[in-house]
Amino acid sequence: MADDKEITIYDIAQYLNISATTVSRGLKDHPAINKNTRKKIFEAARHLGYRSNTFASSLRSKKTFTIGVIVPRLNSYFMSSVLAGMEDAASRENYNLIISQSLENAQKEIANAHTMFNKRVDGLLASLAYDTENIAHFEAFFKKGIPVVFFDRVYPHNDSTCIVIDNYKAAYDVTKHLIGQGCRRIVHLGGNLLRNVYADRLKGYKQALKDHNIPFDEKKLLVISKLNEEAGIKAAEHILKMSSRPDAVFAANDTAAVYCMMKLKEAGVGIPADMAFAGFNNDPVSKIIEPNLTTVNYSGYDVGEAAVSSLVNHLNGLSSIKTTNTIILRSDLIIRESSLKNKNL
Amino acid sequence: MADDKEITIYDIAQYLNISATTVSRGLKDHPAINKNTRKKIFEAARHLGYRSNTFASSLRSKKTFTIGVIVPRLNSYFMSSVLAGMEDAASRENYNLIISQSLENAQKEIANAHTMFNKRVDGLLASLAYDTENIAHFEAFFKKGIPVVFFDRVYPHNDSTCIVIDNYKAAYDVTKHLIGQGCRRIVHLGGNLLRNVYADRLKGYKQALKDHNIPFDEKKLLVISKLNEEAGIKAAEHILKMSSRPDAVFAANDTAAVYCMMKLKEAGVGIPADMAFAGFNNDPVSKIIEPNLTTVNYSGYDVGEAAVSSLVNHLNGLSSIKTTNTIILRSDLIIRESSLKNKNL
DNA sequence: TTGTAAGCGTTATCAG
DNA sequence: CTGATAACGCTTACAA
Repeated sequence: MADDKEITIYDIAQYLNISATTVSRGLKDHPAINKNTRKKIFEAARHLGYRSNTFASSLRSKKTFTIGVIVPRLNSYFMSSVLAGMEDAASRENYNLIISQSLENAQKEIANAHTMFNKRVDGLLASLAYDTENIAHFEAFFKKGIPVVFFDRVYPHNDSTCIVIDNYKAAYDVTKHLIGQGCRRIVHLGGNLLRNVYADRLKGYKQALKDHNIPFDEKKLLVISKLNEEAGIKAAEHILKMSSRPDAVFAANDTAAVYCMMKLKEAGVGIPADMAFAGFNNDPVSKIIEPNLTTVNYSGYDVGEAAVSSLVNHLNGLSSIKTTNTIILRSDLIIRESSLKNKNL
Repeated sequence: MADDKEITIYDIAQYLNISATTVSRGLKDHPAINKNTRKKIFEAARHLGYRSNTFASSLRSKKTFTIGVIVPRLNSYFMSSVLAGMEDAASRENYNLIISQSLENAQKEIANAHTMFNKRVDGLLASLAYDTENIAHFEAFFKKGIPVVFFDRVYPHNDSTCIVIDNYKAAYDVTKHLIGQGCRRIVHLGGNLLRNVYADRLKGYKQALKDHNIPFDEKKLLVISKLNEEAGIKAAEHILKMSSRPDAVFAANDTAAVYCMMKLKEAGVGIPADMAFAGFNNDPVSKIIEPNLTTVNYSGYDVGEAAVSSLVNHLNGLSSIKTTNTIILRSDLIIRESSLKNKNL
């Protein structure tokens, strides 16, 4: 514990016989500073082993260079890609990330929002928990003019930007594709309709049915769940018990799709011959399961990057949070064998 | 931007006609404070909409309640489980996490370490990049007595704790299991031997061969790579070209194992009949691929939790970083079909 | 281009 | 149990 005393800008100032103000300016490339003194300051700083004190700086400048992130869960492929994109973009802009997870629980999300507020993050990025009903817990941010960007699981709000994909269209396309393969009884495994992603996917599914004159059989063909491993398996059991079996399953995520598929295969259901399958997210498992899973690809990395860029732009005053309300990123239908009844599409 | 002025402890003090000192104490459960005044202070704080200023506090107290985390990549199932465990444990202890990734690049890791140092984290958790050669970039932490805990990809050092599993033993057990299934020519897909995890797994593999009087054919049966999707496919191509084919593959991670397996299956290799397979990590894909992949399970969540607990203990002075040098967590061999040549094990 | 001086909101010290 | 006062290290008017 050789706790040699911390070096401050005053030590540098004294060492060079200049004022602390000049040192402070020199250290952060202030325009009105002599190139030579600037150089000297940096040399002295290195020589003396100076490190800046972000607290003193934040205290004075009221800026923290920290972005808060609230996600439902850290351990999914999609979310970790999002975080990777965020971290990349943030570090390019010299921001740090404080990350917390709500564990899909609205109460914990509220607590996290409070912590972030107290930590005085410069801005907040949030993707909502499974059962969050409203966004009153972000009100404090809006009031203070702290920008909030929602991504993926968003909540439209006048004072914040949303980063999403066109879930409606993506789901429409999936369903249309299945119909094109001759499917007529398509089960939809959906998530909580409070969340835009699941509500929009359901809407897309319904609209595609409608446009092809297929009735929407809510009672039998719609299964709402948490879309995890267990839910996928349960859905399969449900399907196996149905009096007249469906000819396709469209799940709102790949995890549910994959586990449902495994269970059905075990029970001897032929895929795609007896039942076509499609998922959502292009998770790594979708390329591993056999037959490979038809799914919707969209880049978590891009979502994360876009969220940070958008936030940082607001922070730099480059764009008002009021003008940019929604950013829609690209997504693609990836057709794989699990849905190809008709080999020559 | 209704930037109503921030409330400080002075405002509370004035409001209650007491001193700011007392307010400060009241707010943090100082023992020598009247229960009643304490209650009043909390009420006033809520009433006035006070939020503590962590910067002022950190500036004065020299404690930040922030833990820095440096990981190779955020987007792997294992690492996101680790982070989930860390976040849970940290939030229980009122610490926040600042997370950064090295992208498997030593230079970026060095930069990350500097940032963390400048951000004055109370402690650091690190898992090393693929090609990090030494840990000179953590020297500043050691010198200042800032605790550093390495996890998974560690670097033994007197002043820091390591959280690991027994990679040697786990790999030994995998190899022994394959040998028990009758395999004699076992390819090992390994990683950079600079990293303990890969070096130890290789050692375990070699020792198991030795103990069963099987020669170690380094030239033909050892493939070192980055163990990603591409590497798995390349390894398969390599294997297909071999004059005398191996009868098993033991990969140091599941990703490489799975993609290698897929490619070999495509080429008509029967698994496990022609070639048995084993991986490492128990990634979700290992349960999806057919046949299911034999692998080594260990909990990323537990690793993350242990790392934070250990760090926080040091910070609280409950244990010296010198005494606890290494914590070894549990791991298990999970035998699945990919290695069962011999159905009755 | 540089310097002076005040203050950001807390906590440590010393005193009662 | 409570209070006065002085830091903590930096930035920012204002001045020169």
